[in-house]
Amino acid sequence: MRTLASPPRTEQELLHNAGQLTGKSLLQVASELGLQVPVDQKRAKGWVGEMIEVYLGATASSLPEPDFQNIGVELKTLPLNHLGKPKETTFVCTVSLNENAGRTWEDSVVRHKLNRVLWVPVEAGVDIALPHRRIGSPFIWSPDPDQEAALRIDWQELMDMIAMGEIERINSQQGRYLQIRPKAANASILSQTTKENGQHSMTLPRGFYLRTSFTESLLLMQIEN
DNA sequence: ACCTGATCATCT
DNA sequence: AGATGATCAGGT
Repeated sequence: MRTLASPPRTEQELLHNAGQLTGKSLLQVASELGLQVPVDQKRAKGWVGEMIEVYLGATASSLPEPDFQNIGVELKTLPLNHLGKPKETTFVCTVSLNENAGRTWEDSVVRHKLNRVLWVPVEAGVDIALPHRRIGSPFIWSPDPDQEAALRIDWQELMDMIAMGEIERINSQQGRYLQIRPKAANASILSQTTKENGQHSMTLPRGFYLRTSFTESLLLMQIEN
């Protein structure tokens, strides 16, 4: 999908544009953009996110950059189940498996990605057909000091293990809010890891994901304010 | 090859 | 209903 809308010049403009999505169905938005709604998401897993990027004029699709480069905002859709709670974890970024010496939380990709996020809640219960799913109220978020501290602890624990060459010992149950899980086209894909001592080995590519308990807390904080 | 956008499929 | 490992499509 190519971008049609012009990129927002300010965060305020972005938030205003995103607000126009509130209450609309995916079919409505697709129609406005002249797009077809896929029959299902089995072969279109990123479709909702990509369509909203188009609607909002995101500029960095497929690039390792914030979606709205000029204003430093990352866009994330947040799929909600029939109870209004996050249905899936949220992918943050690929886990760097080598050249991690001296890398700190402060200059980590995770922190940069999550520094400023536009969350767009979208109905995702399987009981609602894709075209009829509605978009909720988008909101902009930055980690508060408690959230950032918690994420930093998770990140540090996981990256320490990777630096020690213990990637194979990491499982998805580690990390209070941030977990590491596979992120690959299939389970036979391999990418290179480098340990502290410079030794190499091959392993399945992994990604950082935010647990649903974390994104649920963002929704709850949003309702309070 | 590896990033982006994520959800699917299965098990508990 | 939630969690986890596996997977799909498109761009650079």
